Amino acid sequence: MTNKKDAITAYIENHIQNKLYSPGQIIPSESEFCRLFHVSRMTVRKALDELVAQGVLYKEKGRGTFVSQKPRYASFQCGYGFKQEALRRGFVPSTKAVTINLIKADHELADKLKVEINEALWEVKRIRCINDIPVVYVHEYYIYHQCEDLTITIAAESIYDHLAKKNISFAFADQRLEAILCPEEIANDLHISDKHPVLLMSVLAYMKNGVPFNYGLEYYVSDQLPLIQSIYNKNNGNVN
Amino acid sequence: MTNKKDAITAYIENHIQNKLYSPGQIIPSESEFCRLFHVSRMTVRKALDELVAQGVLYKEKGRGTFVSQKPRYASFQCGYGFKQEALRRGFVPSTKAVTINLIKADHELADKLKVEINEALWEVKRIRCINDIPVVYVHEYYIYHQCEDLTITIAAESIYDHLAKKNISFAFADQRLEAILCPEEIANDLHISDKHPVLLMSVLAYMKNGVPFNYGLEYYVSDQLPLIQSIYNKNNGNVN
DNA sequence: GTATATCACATGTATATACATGTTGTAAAT
DNA sequence: ATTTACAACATGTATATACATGTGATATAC
Repeated sequence: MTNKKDAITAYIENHIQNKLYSPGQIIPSESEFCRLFHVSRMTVRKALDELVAQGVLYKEKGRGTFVSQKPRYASFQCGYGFKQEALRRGFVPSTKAVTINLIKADHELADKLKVEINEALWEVKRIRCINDIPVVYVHEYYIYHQCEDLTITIAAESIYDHLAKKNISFAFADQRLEAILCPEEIANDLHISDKHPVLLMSVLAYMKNGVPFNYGLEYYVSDQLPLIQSIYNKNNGNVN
Repeated sequence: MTNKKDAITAYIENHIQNKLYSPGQIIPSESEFCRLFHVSRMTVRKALDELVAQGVLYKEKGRGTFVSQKPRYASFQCGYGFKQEALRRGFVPSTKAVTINLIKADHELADKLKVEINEALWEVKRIRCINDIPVVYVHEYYIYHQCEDLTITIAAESIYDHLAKKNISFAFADQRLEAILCPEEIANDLHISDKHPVLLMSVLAYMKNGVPFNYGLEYYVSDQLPLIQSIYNKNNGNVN
């Protein structure tokens, strides 16, 4: 059995999905949900707050709680691992031309991953495909002692899934975005010309304790796979 | 006087800033904060949850609450309006070559902004500079009836600030990212060649009720101003 | 010495309650 | 007819309490 709070969020999300609650429509008040689920108001509020934080609902003090009119794109949003994200969107992900190498951290890598210089790292190069079309060239690094049993087979599937079994998982990440002309040696692998612009995303991924575990350079053929992101305002539309 | 909750978040943030709490360090337990501030535990938890959601703190069940080791970049993060964001980062923002035009919504714009075809829109073109170097060419649209008094002077400052006075403000946005070669007519204005790759960000900004109010195409000279974003995992590093 | 049980303490979830504050429609006063 | 006051109801903030669950150190049993 799951949480009472999660039962309420699931109920509301289902109602929205099944169009029983429509965008812009007011939903039952907090007290009504209390009666509906036989729970206290604080539990209802926790459930609602979660959906407000996701942008699914919004509240107006003194009036009520409403369904947002935000349209949902069926496109790609990075950050949660390539494979999971592709599957979630209904695409077929695959990985080609995997190489893994043991290297020693140079100054830059040691600085990014917060390890000692010369510490052992996995250097992984992968070409990620969507429906067999190469869309991303990934050149990334993992800390060896966190993942000593890495193999090409694992790298061809999902390193994030593998690390999750060791309790190493992505909590947040910093992304740096640039547009560049595709480097020659990468252009070949992506089946594009080296005059082609690509989106270079440098990602530094952290565990929830803030310790980095993965640094990577991702070259997106963005006309094949436009990146779509949603951002939320912390102070949700409040003016001083 | 402010909230009790906000007093606690401010206290913790100050302690981190003044290095009284260091990254990785455990902070006082929830009960200790109760005694410290003479508040209930739920109030403390609300304050902590807010900082956890921001990635400032992280919790471990049964152990305690800790300061994240996340390094803070002093770079640019889009989404909250160009001017505010630049000022927050300590840059000097300015705007050049502003044009504003009244136009009628074509099919595409009407679809994006969820208005009728032929509805009046402001078309705004701006060149945004950081320290007098052109970094972004912005080509965007606002709904006329939401901002009838728009002027070039306002557009040269901050349209977002102006709209905030009318209670129109950014709550969330969808961003689409692509790398392209800079279109010729824009390259001149940005002082770059038309063979230069630029980062094209298409932004659709919504009010908190989910109604769109601003659609824009932003051409970033990303080697002048790399975009940096932070993303958080919703299920914060929990494995099933 | 090495397991095992237990206890203190941490966060997680949930309840019941109170009052503050913003919104809206209705009824009374002008 | 218009304004004003108020009541009903919405969300916002805060308290006090209870029990569940995970962690780690200590004391006990073997």
